[in-house]
Amino acid sequence: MAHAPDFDEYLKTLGRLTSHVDPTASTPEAEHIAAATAGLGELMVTDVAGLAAWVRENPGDVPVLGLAIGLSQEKLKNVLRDRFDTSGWHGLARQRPVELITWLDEEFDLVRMLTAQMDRTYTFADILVARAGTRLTATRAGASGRRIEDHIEDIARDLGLDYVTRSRFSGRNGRTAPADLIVGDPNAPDIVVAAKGFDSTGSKLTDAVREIEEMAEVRLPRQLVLAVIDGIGWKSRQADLRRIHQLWVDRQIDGMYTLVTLDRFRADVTEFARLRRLI
DNA sequence: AGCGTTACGACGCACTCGTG
DNA sequence: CACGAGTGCGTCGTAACGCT
Repeated sequence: MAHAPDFDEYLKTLGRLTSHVDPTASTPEAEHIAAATAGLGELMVTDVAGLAAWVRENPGDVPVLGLAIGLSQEKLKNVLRDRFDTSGWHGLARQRPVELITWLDEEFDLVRMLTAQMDRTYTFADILVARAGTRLTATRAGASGRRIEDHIEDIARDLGLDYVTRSRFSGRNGRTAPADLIVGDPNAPDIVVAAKGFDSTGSKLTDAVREIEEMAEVRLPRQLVLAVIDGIGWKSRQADLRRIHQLWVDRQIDGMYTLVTLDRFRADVTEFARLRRLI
């Protein structure tokens, strides 16, 4: 076995793994979108009935309608699962096309968005703005994540509890784990809370579960561990959600709440805090 | 004070695999 | 084999922190 090289030497040998993609190059996906858009342009009338007939014939083009109303493929899947209990747009477009289009129109103003945008003339700036679109979503992502944290922080402040947010706490054998809200001294806290809200999916949801499992492992029996979990992203990641729920069933954690059941969270925290004479 | 770096939180998408 | 569910890696922004 070779001797471990100096860290900086190792650093120097790191190389780039991905190749640059020419944004003007054509791709199969681009061809598909272009063909679907052309098909839309040939529709005699753009209304709910016309679009329903169109998606029934072109079920694979539903994501193009999604793009027109500002839904990425991922967001489209998530709202469909939330509304229709499935993320499969092929089946929906073929079996319930009128229902699908009617809902997209009511919820996202599909017909108006489509007619307004199809007739527009676009500039170079419009193209660059569209390419930068993912930045906007990252901003919104941060905001939605903060929403749950803010709610539980409000409750802690309202109850007059001593707390810190987004930090680590100590439990068994001096081990530490992360938590979004820690009541009391982080070195020996009374209550720790995890807040995980996702409207989209991704391995980050698995990371969130790992984090809560870590909290459950590190906790002392006398410490109250609660989790506030919400967002439609979990509907597409049910295996992960189930793992958290199982921790609750097994009493590894003491409570699990969504935003609509936060009044119970408040009641549970209040009761525990009184018992410990924290308030 | 201003600037750059790091840690963290969330979204986006492609790929795999099971199933009818 | 087409479709849908599940899973892992990549992209992006903000806040906190440390250095000059």
